[in-house]
Amino acid sequence: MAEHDTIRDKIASQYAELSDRLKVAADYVAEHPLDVATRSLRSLSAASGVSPATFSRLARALGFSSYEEMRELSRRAVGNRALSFSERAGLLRAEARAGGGPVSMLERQAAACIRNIAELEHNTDRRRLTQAVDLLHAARNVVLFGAFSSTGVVEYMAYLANYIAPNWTLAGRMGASLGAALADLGAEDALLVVTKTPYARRAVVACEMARSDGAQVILITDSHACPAIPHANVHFLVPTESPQFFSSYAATVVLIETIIAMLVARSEADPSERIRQVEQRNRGLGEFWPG
Amino acid sequence: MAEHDTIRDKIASQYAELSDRLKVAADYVAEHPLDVATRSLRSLSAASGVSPATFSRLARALGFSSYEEMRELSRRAVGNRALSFSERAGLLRAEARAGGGPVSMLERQAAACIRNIAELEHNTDRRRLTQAVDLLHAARNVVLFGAFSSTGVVEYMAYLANYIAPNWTLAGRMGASLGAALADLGAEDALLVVTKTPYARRAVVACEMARSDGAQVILITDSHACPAIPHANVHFLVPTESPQFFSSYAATVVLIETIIAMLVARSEADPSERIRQVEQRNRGLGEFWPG
DNA sequence: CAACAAGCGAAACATATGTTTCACAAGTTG
DNA sequence: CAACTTGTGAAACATATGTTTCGCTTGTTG
Repeated sequence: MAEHDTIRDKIASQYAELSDRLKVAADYVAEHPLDVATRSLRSLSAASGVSPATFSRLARALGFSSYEEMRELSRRAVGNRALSFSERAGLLRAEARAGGGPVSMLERQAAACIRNIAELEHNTDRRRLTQAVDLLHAARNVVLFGAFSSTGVVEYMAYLANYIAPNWTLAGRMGASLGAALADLGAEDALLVVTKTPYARRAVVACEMARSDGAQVILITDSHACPAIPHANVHFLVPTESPQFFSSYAATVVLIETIIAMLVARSEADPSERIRQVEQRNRGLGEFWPG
Repeated sequence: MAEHDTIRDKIASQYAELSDRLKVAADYVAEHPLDVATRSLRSLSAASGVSPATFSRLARALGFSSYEEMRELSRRAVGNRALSFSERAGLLRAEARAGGGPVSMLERQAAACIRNIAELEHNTDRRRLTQAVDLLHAARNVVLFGAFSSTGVVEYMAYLANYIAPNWTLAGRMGASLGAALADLGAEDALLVVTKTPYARRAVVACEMARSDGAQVILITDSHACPAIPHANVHFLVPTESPQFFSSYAATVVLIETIIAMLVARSEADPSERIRQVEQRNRGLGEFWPG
């Protein structure tokens, strides 16, 4: 970690060492690189409520020899961004032409994911989304299930849901019986399944069983060929295109986050209260780093 | 053309009226808006070979009441360009149009995630990415850890990794001892931690312990304020902006997928063989729906 | 050629800027 | 409690900045 190319990096690497006031100043610098590059120190001071001296000291604390040197780095930060339109396109082409190879993996993956998300946004039927949220909102109990690669995102969804609804359960967790969770499902309940190619047998069967028990089934999958679709009340097809051997879950995460967000908006109870409570308790247990 | 929004417009509309010397100055201003916004008048003078007085006069000649006013317009020019790379995603416009109209939650969330991914792509240092992949590739054992909201994505990463490397372990799984996993860490091993605000104490401590045992620590987090950064060999700051109460993991997923993809590219063994084997076995166990 | 106007840079000017000093407050140590 | 350390903002400081003045040059007009 000898090299630091951006102010943010420099700030990040020294942040822990800074005093309280310097941290406030550092936060401001990190969040307003354009203003740092552009306005005077005293303007920043006025805008941020931190004294000029503190900014001056911050520069030293970060290892710069003067405030001007820190500003120079900020200049570069906004300068790079300013390049992005025309010049960056040129650079990209040059880079691609250079050896066919070295267009960075990150670039490829990011581009693919952005396309997927844009496609998701474009293709998803809003009424169906509303319908799914209605079902989840009305359900007595909601059971979540995902296997193999989908385990992680479903767990993420369950985590988010716990902040707003106590009646959500993650099924098939740590080898626990999926059957047990399904057995309790009735007409007033909902099952939400995420499954991608190749489709887990258990995911398909879970949908089938839940549906035959009269429960509401919501399915998130990657293709119209998914065998669980016939058993779902509502299903979503999420683009998963990726340059890699595995398919990308980025768009799926977006969909999941959107569903949770819509649930929050729907629920009459203020979620921030429950969030506060949960976090308060975690804090009390010493689970969180004191910030 | 009563209104002129950009310096270029303003210059274009007055250019014919300008004297020779003022034209030179105007040319320079038009071609270097970033420098105008960023450097001092005298620096410009030195760089362009035009006297300070001329720039000052130019501002008046263009209808500004002072040089500072002209600079303000330049500021805005580079500020807009800084935004424009996310505009390439296109969705921003939809969001902007939303002067209060019913823009769907999906639209908002998708736009935010695309911005985050674009920012990640732009801000991430490629060398650092390579460095992280090198560490993971060279490690004898790799331990993954994530708590609370990060549990899911880390699990996802572990799942992907199992296709290409048998020496990756998910720590703290199902209540199993995190300490046990850390105890085995030595200088030849690596720990990869994902943690977001509020930071799990265990995540921070895990980094600290691993580092003091000489292990390589790779950290994925959301802010320079993360207390684990000082204990990491390599860290990544992932944008998590979101219109919701919770932060988005979409960009984090992209980063994780990219790291895995780079590992695949690095490994000499053909991953498809192992993938085929794993899937074959799962198929044999009847885990997959026959497709 | 003289008279004049226009444009320019050097330098003088008032002012804003970044830095440093200083005194004070809060916390720690002996 | 005293001595000391640390962190802070107000203010003093030297300096850099943008503007204006002034004299010079160049080109035009009568």
